[in-house]
Amino acid sequence: MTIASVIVDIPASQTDRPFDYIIPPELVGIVQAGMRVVVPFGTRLLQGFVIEVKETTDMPIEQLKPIHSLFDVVPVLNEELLQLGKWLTETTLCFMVSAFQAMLPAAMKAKYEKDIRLIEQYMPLVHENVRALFRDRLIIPWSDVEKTPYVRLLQKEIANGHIEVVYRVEEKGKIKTEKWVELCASDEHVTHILTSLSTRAMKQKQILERLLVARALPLKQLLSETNSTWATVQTLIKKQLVAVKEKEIYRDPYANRPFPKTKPLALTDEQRKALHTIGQAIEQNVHDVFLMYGVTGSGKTEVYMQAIDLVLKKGKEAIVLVPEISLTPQMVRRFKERFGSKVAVLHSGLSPGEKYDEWRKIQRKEVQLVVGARSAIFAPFENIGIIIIDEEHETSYKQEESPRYHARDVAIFRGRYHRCPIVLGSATPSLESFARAKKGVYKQVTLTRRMNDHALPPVEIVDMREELRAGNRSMFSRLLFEKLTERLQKGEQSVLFLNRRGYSSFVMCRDCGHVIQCPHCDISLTYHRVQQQLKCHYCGYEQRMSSHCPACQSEHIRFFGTGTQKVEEELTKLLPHARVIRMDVDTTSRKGAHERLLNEFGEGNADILLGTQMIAKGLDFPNVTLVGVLAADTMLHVPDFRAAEKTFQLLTQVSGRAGRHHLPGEVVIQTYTPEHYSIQLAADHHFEAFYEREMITRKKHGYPPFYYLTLITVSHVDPLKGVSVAEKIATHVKKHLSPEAIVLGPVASPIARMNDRYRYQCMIKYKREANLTTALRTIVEHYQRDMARGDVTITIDLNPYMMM
DNA sequence: AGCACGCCGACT
DNA sequence: GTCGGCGTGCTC
Repeated sequence: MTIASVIVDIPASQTDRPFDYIIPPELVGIVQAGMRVVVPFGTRLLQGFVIEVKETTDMPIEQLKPIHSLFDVVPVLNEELLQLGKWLTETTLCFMVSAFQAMLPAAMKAKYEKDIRLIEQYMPLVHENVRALFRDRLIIPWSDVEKTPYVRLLQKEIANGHIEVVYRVEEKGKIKTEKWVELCASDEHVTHILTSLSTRAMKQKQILERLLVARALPLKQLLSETNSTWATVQTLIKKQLVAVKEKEIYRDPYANRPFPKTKPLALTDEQRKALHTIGQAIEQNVHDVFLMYGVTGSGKTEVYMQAIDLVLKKGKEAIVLVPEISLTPQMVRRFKERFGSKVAVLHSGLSPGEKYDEWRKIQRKEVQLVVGARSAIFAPFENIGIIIIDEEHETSYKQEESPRYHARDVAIFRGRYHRCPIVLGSATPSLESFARAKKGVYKQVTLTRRMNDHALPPVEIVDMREELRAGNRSMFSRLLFEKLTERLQKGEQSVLFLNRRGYSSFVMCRDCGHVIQCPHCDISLTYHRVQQQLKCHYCGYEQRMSSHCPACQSEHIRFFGTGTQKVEEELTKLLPHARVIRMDVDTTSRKGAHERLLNEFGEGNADILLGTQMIAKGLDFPNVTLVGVLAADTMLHVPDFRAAEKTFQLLTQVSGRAGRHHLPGEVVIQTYTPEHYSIQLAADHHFEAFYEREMITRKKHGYPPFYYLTLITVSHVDPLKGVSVAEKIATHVKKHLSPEAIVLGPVASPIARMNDRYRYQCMIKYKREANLTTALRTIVEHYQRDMARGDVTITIDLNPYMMM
């Protein structure tokens, strides 16, 4: 008997194990590990992943059900990805299905539908309302039934067997097809027919002549070219001269866009050395992890591209990860121009269908290179020659929902499997990576000089407290204002950077100091001017902006802080002639808006580009000579041990936008804490000094890279129950770990209430704990009952990046 | 996650 | 006496 081990599509600890099914004789030899199948599970049908095909089972064979049907013709997960899935479940404590699903595009998730079918022989027995419902059809989708008042009635008929429930499993995404018309008779035959065709059959003649040349054409194109109609084609089909076929097509957002081919650039000595080092690992198939530490503008991307060239020449494949935010059209274009149709691009700007299509191109080996955000690390290549992670310090490489993986770790897993090098590139490496490079775990390659040998721009720090003392209450310091004016006069461009949209644009009453908060979360609401609304960024709650303070009825209620919208307003007041482009989530939400705004700025249609995070990276405009950071310390005061690191990285990143070409640039950083080392050292462009300084802090407080962290968050509608569960967990963890491990808490989370649930967290600090994951698994299993009921939720994050 | 099964209170 | 509420356990 041939048996398949299947992981069913229910992410729950009770079902998080293989279930065995008989492979029906007609599918033996066809069903393989890594394929999706449809299986009966209890009373319903579910999608599942075959993880193994075997001859034996621990189950009594008569208790096994057969596989219902096949979902794939070819495995969607190869041997490596199956192993990777298993590894993900172990290292992130997620469910098997969640791991598998994370590796596939969302369009491939299963969609479950339920229909009801009236069994014909019972027609006379059922209630007349039911009979009326089934008058013109035997099968009714359950979703339609729910709209009728007969749900209860129908349930009864189901119970007594008059009506049957039919389950359907489908795929969410659709494969897009196009109708093509092709000749299906021999040329001679068609030519012969042409001569004998009635003179009135002009359209048929035209179509046949066109097809004799083109062989096959899309129906639409054929009809428009010959100005004929579907009826004519149908006639030809009847005569068996042509046939219509559905042809699979790709949705390609970059279609019909020219990408003029570029050639590799000449390298500097440093670049050549770096390429040589990496090239050796590529040549010799060794899995080394390189940390490519190169200042902004040192030409890391060119080294990546030439390394990729080496890989492709060997007939292997490459993956390039870039942070979501920097997947700007500029970056995409650079790769498309160099590698043409060999590239697939995967980023959040694509529709699910487009992502699905890009994925299929990869699976079919139609491309050799993938450029994409975090999840592109799962690209189903089979012969990887290099994996590059650009801006490796970016926190967006960590997924914040299950499976909570870090793309860097996945990359290293895959690199080990394929025996290929990994390149982590950054001007401001994460402390973890830099420490590993210093220890020799990673190999460091360094690019110290900028491509055109331009000096890094001078940075001036402005103390905003001084400004206030001097009577300047605006959000622009005198220095920044002066420099902006200067740029306007010279016709040069400026970039103004404001971190975190709406981070501080809360609404406060000036009379009583009341701040409007989300009724469900312990967080202030954010003011959105366009819609005149207050929104909660955590649970999505919205309310209208009120004109009176809810606490004291005062009318002196207004929004505080500096959202980009507010900066823009002030900017147009101060510099009425300046043309400003604002880029934030609000102005770039429409498809293609991001690219359009950048193009406008690039073409010189604006003087100032004002924006959030999204303009911090990857922008490269020759005419930009001034970069202003409006509030450098907004991220310094968040409850996160990485706050200083993030501030340093961001400031360095932003500064790098100025003076990249012939015109010299400068940077102005406004801050209320000018003495902070992360700001001082960023202004000095001194990463290594920052590293040394920050390492002291990390060591002192027992944070990474000196300790590993695991964050357990417990939430409950009842705060007392929440604490009690958290306490039990802490005790349990302490008991099962070594005395060296430090278990902190439970304490209330920085956001103590979210979505009406009270949140508590425990932090575990440790160096090496063999029993950690087992202990954590036990906890989850112990609370699965309560978790399933929704009373408690427990989330466990190994190596967290979000402390909230 | 659903769905069946089984045990209790409120009603024809 | 039955309908329907929810807690419990199982799904190859």
